[in-house]
Amino acid sequence: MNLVIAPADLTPDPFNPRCPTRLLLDRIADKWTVLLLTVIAREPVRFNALRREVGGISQKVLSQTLKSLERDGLVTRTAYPTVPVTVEYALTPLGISLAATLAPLALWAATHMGEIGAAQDHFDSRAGAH
Amino acid sequence: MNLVIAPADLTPDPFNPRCPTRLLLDRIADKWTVLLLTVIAREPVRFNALRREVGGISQKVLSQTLKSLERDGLVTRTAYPTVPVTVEYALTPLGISLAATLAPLALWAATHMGEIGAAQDHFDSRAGAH
DNA sequence: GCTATCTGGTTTCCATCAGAAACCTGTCAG
DNA sequence: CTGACAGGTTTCTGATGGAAACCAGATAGC
Repeated sequence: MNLVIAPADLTPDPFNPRCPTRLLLDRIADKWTVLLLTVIAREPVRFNALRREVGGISQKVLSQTLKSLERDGLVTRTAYPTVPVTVEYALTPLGISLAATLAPLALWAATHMGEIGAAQDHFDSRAGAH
Repeated sequence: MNLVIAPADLTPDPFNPRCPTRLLLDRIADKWTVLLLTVIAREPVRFNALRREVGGISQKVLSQTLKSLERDGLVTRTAYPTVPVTVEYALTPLGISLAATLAPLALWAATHMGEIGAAQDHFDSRAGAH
């Protein structure tokens, strides 16, 4: 691998608000991105199927989010001239690699949700008792 | 008020808006959570040091975010009666495990930021040329 | 011809939320 | 008594999210 160590500016620094990795982190650490990428990772999927599968997302936000995911080169949008028109969203290789990175997160949430709930109850009862 | 998990809800399903894992995912897939946990993971840190290290966060949002991280049992808040008062934030074991899960994300962002930027340029030039 | 339905959106409106800046509390230095 | 430092809270305002309505194109039913 040709790892080129760059001078100051080119060193990724997520803690610098102007660094591209920070902007990228803001993008992918988004409420819907994780869910959307997880669904599309399973198989290419149409707009309304996506909407039904990810409960609670509005059409506007789904449309906006897909548009920026497409812009970021994470998903592809393909329209087929069927009747009615069919639009299929699929992951790019880049999107696949991100989905793989994101997967442990969903697993962590499922594994530790009990502990979080207990911590919240504990915190709330102390705050209430105060 | 106690949240009683109904039988149907015992299977974690992040795609169900009412499932605890979904709520949890909404929480941890937050813009600041990733950065904050990453900094605190290195060593316990004071409020203003945290603010300086994570550029661009306002006091209000930092205070709010730390409060909910504390409620979730991810960080601890310890005030020392020094002059002026010192408040130190540290990770709990649960927070450490989440930080470990989140670390690959920051790495992914650093690794692939070039590809994302190229995809955006490509997309924008096509959209502009249209 | 008129209406309904399907898809994949866009538009409109409103409530919430994030950020900027000011302010507050307490103590010490000059 | 003015300023500085730490750790916040309050206030105001502009951006953002969700709900619901609307739109476009084509086909199916009556």
